[in-house]
Amino acid sequence: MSVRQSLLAILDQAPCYGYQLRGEFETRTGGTWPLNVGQVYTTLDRLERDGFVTRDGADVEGRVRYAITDAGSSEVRGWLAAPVVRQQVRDELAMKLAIACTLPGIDVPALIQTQRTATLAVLQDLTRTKSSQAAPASPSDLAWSLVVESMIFAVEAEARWLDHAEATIARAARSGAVAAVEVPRAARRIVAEGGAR
Amino acid sequence: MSVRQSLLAILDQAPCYGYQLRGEFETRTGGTWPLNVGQVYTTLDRLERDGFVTRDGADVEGRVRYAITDAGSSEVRGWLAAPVVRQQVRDELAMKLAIACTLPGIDVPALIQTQRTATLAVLQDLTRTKSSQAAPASPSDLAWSLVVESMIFAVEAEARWLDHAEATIARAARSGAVAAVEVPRAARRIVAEGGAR
DNA sequence: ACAGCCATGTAACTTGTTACATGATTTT
DNA sequence: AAAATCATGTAACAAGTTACATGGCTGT
Repeated sequence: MSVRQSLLAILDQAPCYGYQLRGEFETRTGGTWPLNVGQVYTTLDRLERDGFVTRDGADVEGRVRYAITDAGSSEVRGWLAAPVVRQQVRDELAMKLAIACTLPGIDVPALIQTQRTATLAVLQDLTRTKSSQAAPASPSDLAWSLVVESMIFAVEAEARWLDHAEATIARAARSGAVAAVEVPRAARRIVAEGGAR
Repeated sequence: MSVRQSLLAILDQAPCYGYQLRGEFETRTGGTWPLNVGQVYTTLDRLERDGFVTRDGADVEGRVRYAITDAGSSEVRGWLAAPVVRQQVRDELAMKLAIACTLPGIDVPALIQTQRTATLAVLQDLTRTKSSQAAPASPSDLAWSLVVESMIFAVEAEARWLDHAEATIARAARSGAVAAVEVPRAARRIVAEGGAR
């Protein structure tokens, strides 16, 4: 939903043609998220279908110009005014760990350790990348900083959560509530025959 | 990609029928992510198409049983062994803020404030929910805790990032690199009349 | 009889995404 | 002349998601 909205927001500033939109998007996001041109055109088709943009005839150079409609403008205003609410996000890692805890024979601490290594590597990579950039000196630099920082914060949170989750799981295992860690050999068979309720 | 993998991982434990899979998924994730039954069947179709599961004849009760294939098992092993790597995630909020900074006439601090309010509300909601749950006493409770905690960590990171981003933007504005914040009076009116509610 | 859950499915749709075809223009 | 970039598109697919149709069965 966000590429779509971003392109619309850019079109709200001025009519553009497709190829130009990609450039605008990429500079405005600091080149952090390369965007396939094809996606611009498919997105424009869908925006046109939904009545948010119209083909505004042709450019001086003969390029196909798209312009925003009133409905489109109002959509942009709504987007900017309303906060992003991530309802019920199915976080891939959380889901994986939750599921893994219910599977017999899975070495969950090892899984966490593997993940931690990977996560910390990403974090280190991001921090190194970040430190190679000085203070933002252009709008594009600012966008780049914002995006990279958001990634850093998210990855840091992931790392912290991994530690926390490890402790939570260990505690649950100690209190005997959960069988996930020490696996009875037989459990595998039991699950196989009955399945679950 | 994660619902699909989770269902496959469950099937790796025992053959199941569709409706049962939903139940398994929901209990194994602590009921945090309700899953439409229809999605189970579409996912099963796709898994079958990809050769990861087969229809294993019928149940004692006449229900359609699905079983994992060797390819499916190997897929599950791969999934569990490999860390989750979120490459190039297009974070909706980061994108929105980055774009917003490049739009003339947008009151970015206000946007951030609105977002912060919403984010903190979500956070408070999550913490309240969390505190109503004591120590996990069952596998389902553990899953629930893990998921809720992951959400809390993510939302906290979002809140922290908002503060950080605010500072970054202010610094960029002070250093004169970016025009986004000080808005030409005229532009402001144009945007304002549309009404950010 | 009716409500409600169990159970299987299908059709339709969303956004995101890539790979490719096709030319025009520009650069080397 | 060849290579690269500009520019517009199409076809196809992924995964997620919902709404609906269709029965069977159970409890009130």
